[in-house]
Amino acid sequence: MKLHVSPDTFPPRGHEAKRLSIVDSAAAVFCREGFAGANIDLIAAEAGVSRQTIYNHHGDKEKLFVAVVRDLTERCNVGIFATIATFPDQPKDLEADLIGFAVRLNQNCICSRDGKFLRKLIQTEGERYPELFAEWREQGPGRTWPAIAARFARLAYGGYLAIEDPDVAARQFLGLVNAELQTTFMLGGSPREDEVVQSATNGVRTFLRAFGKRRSAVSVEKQTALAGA
Amino acid sequence: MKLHVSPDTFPPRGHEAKRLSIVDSAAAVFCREGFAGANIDLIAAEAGVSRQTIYNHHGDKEKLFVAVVRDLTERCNVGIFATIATFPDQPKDLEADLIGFAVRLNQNCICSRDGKFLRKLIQTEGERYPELFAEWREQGPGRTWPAIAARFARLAYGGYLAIEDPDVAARQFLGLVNAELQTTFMLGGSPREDEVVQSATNGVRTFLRAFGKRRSAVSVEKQTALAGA
DNA sequence: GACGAATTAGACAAGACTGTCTAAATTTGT
DNA sequence: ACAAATTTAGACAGTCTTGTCTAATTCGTC
Repeated sequence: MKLHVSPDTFPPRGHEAKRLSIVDSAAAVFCREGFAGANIDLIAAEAGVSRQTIYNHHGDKEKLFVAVVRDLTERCNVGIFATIATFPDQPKDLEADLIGFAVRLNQNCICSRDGKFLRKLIQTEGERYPELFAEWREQGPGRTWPAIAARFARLAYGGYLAIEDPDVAARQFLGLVNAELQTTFMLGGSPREDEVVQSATNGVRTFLRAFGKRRSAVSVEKQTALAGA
Repeated sequence: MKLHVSPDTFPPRGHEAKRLSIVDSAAAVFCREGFAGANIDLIAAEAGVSRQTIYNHHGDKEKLFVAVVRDLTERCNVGIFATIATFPDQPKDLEADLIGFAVRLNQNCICSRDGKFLRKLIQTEGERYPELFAEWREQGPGRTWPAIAARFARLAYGGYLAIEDPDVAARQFLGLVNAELQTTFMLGGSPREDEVVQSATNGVRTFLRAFGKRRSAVSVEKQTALAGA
């Protein structure tokens, strides 16, 4: 708004810090108590600010909620794309590398604080804010799934996997890798590290039993024929 | 309470019907609005009873909530075990039969009204009522998973599948079969029938690529045609 | 038709929460 | 150190909700 001197940070420095603190606390309280049960006074107390400051920053409860979801979606996307960047394009040990990727995806994106919060808000309030979560769907899954599928397609093109539909394979990969964590996710808990590794290991092994190439060298000509289909 | 004449139905006939109606409406409202946001007057209106009747039947809001979860858990269990009873123990066409089972499981248990409600209540309130949902965990997954795993074990013993750990295989089966429905589930929506069938078909095909026996199974030609592509 | 139990509508007190307002205190940039 | 902007604590009105109470009404059964 005010931009007479410093083009870097128009508002005072503590301002943005407080905004962050508010959104963080709000995310936690909205998740714990639900939108209706969330108490602005409690959010203020957890954020270490006064209630009035929350109203100064965000207007009202509903706008605060929207800000929380937007923030979480963006932060999660950053995490997911950072993790996708570690996808093993030229694996030395396909099984081990895919397990590693699956574990990173779980730990950094799905079981992270932001990931858990976003997931729960989607589950609990998704039906009440159709347009907001339609936006999430575009920005989130709409962008990340194609990115993951593209990596699997590349792996297939490189002769490491025999998959027909990379989109299906990508979703099945995640389904397998999280197969043993569903109950924990449902109750909102965080699985222990060894559970994540266990589930990922079992999932990747099954995935490779279905899509892995026996001990093939790179038979690119057959691959290209498949990739086009 | 009063049992002077008829040993069959002590309270009048309409009594139990109202109780049912209350629990049904309460389930819907608790799901839509969350526990804190659920309004007793609204539940009463949807159930077509007066607010006082709800208090007569259930005491207070929290007891009503517990009654809802117990009822839903029990009803869902009945549905799940009925569906498990249709598991193909001696399949003519393994792929088609497993797809059929997966679709039934989805339609009758996971996407049913009760299934959706119970899942959402677990997701939204699971952390607030640890002991209640610990009970659910025992009565629900604790009983149904072993039953499903036992069926897969039998299929393996019969020579139809090559699986090492039936528990892992059972969970992976469901993970695969629902792989393409996750986003819809997350937002609380119901997938269309054709989406369920599509996801089940893709899931079962991958499952059989991993665990199916090449030779001994009946529909080998269909397998190889599809899998070999 | 009559009796007893269940149900209903509505009023009600007590408490909780949102969002606004004000005046004082604190922080920030210069 | 000064001036502007921000933050704070607290009071406040208005609204909503739960759970209770009462008196009238309806329902099921004999």
